[in-house]
Amino acid sequence: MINLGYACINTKLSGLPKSKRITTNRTMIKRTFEQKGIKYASELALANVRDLKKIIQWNEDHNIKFYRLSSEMFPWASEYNIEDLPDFENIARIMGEAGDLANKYGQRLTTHPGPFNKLASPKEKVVLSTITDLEIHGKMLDLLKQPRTPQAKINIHVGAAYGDKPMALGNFNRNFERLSDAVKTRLTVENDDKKSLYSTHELYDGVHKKIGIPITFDFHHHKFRNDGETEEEALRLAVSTWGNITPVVHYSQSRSVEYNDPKIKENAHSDTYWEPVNTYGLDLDVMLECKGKEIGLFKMRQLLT
DNA sequence: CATGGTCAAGTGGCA
DNA sequence: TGCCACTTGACCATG
Repeated sequence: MINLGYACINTKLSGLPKSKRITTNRTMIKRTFEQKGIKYASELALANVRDLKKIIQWNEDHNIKFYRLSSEMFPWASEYNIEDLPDFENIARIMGEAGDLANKYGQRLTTHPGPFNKLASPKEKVVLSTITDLEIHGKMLDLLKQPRTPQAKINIHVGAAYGDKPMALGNFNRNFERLSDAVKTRLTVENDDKKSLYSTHELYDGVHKKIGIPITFDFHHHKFRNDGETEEEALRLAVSTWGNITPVVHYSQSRSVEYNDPKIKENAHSDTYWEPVNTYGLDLDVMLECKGKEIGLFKMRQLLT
């Protein structure tokens, strides 16, 4: 079975007139945060989590059972404890309700913290801010009553080599132990899209074998970084790391192909799809990373029929 | 050598 | 209403 999901933004709901706009991405620039502080952060977060409930309902109404949560639900969350937000009680209650709703509908909720998360960095400061960000994601999923398993994954890249992959992988695996259970139980790693970084096979040997976390296979990234193994081989290797949890894979197509424009980088994501994902008959949850979000999902449904 | 774009993901804030 | 700046890391292509 192929279960399709989309990431963070519902273009239809976020495109509504401003007064009716439904989004979980309300944030602010640094200057505003310095002026208005956590009181305003609290207001934005409250509006965001209210809208999360609406998005979960919308997804159900459109038979979508897989959704990636925004990492921006709490603006500037690295600068405060979310429990200290003036509206925290309300926020926590609404998140509980949102989680109940998703659980009732059998929807899978996952996260993908941003590219600034570098657990392999030799710089302690970078590792500390990474831990902070990951812990926010763990707390978010706890508040949403999501399982402490990769079912509700927190997916990141190793994402850097520093000219010394064994060193970087060692850092990654060692720093993993510094995370709380809320994060460790959910963490997954994704294959990179750069020649100098990590293939599925390298993650299997360098991370999965060492600390046991599953590998999220990204079809698009595999085209740019592989060890000569076929897509199917890499996919099956990643799938083997998930145990009894349905594996997540990422699927996107090239924007430069879509626009027939060589100036656009090959690894940039397309707006929509023109080729169906090939899951090789495996039972997978496919996260669609096109810019067109739920519109791309509907297109993929057509392509698969 | 410096800049901009990519991953993630567009949005806020002001002219 | 348009458009530019915007927290964070690291890497790579282009000028």
